[in-house]
Amino acid sequence: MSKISGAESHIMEALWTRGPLTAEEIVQTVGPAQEWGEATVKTLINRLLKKKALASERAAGRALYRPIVSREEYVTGESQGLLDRLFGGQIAPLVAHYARHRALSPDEISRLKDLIAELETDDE
Amino acid sequence: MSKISGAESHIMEALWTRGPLTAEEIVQTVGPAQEWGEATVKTLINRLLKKKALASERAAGRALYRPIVSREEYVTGESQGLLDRLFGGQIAPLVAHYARHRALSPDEISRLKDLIAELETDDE
DNA sequence: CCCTAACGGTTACAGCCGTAATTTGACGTG
DNA sequence: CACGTCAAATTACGGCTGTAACCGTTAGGG
Repeated sequence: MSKISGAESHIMEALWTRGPLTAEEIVQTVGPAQEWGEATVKTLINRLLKKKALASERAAGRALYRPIVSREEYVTGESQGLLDRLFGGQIAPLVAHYARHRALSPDEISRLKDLIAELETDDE
Repeated sequence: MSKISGAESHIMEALWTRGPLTAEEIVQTVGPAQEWGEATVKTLINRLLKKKALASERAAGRALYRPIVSREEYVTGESQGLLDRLFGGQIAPLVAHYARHRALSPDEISRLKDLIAELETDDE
């Protein structure tokens, strides 16, 4: 349960978005984008198996890999860590920082506003 | 210019918040919190020197360490990567995710709202 | 001035990460 | 049934990270 590393996360993304895949399919999907050889992808799959982030089941002679860790869990872990470490666990400072460094499009702003409004009514 | 690691970041935080410090002061500040011995802190300081994240100047016989990398730069690097990797570079999904997993206090919500309002008027 | 204690820098070492080659094991074919 | 083939797992290896001991140099007390 160590922690999914940067390289490993690309394998997970493939499985999260495309569902259970064979090794071959994973290689096809993520290999070219990352410029990884087949061997590298295999290694990452096995590391993820060892970390219990994936399970392999054997179907029609081939191994099929499926995520055990959900993307939701992963995203939560990553972003919570960052929030806590850098912004005192509060989201407003993060948004402020983001706004200072990347222009928020009017569209993004309005989506944020809607979201906030929703949270407000939800909450009381 | 490699990249400031997790352990190293605690040293940086001490310097960012307290200003230039001697090794002794860094040890006092961050050692107990992280349960690190003096030697460990020394190592981290030297790694940061090698990475050009810190500079040391010699004042009154003692070495004073000061950050070269600003906290702003560091925070930007860290959070930009996460936003891009996990939320397609957009902040609204992050806020939504956060809201789903940690209750936003009414106070946080109102701070967000104020922030958004400010961004809106700024923008046009 | 010299000696020693403290300080700062160097070395150490195991585990993880990125990248990959090599070996093992199962499966079909002659 | 032996053999080759192809996929899966094991091994490799250099660099970084976390954790720390050790050593050379410098500064202050005698």
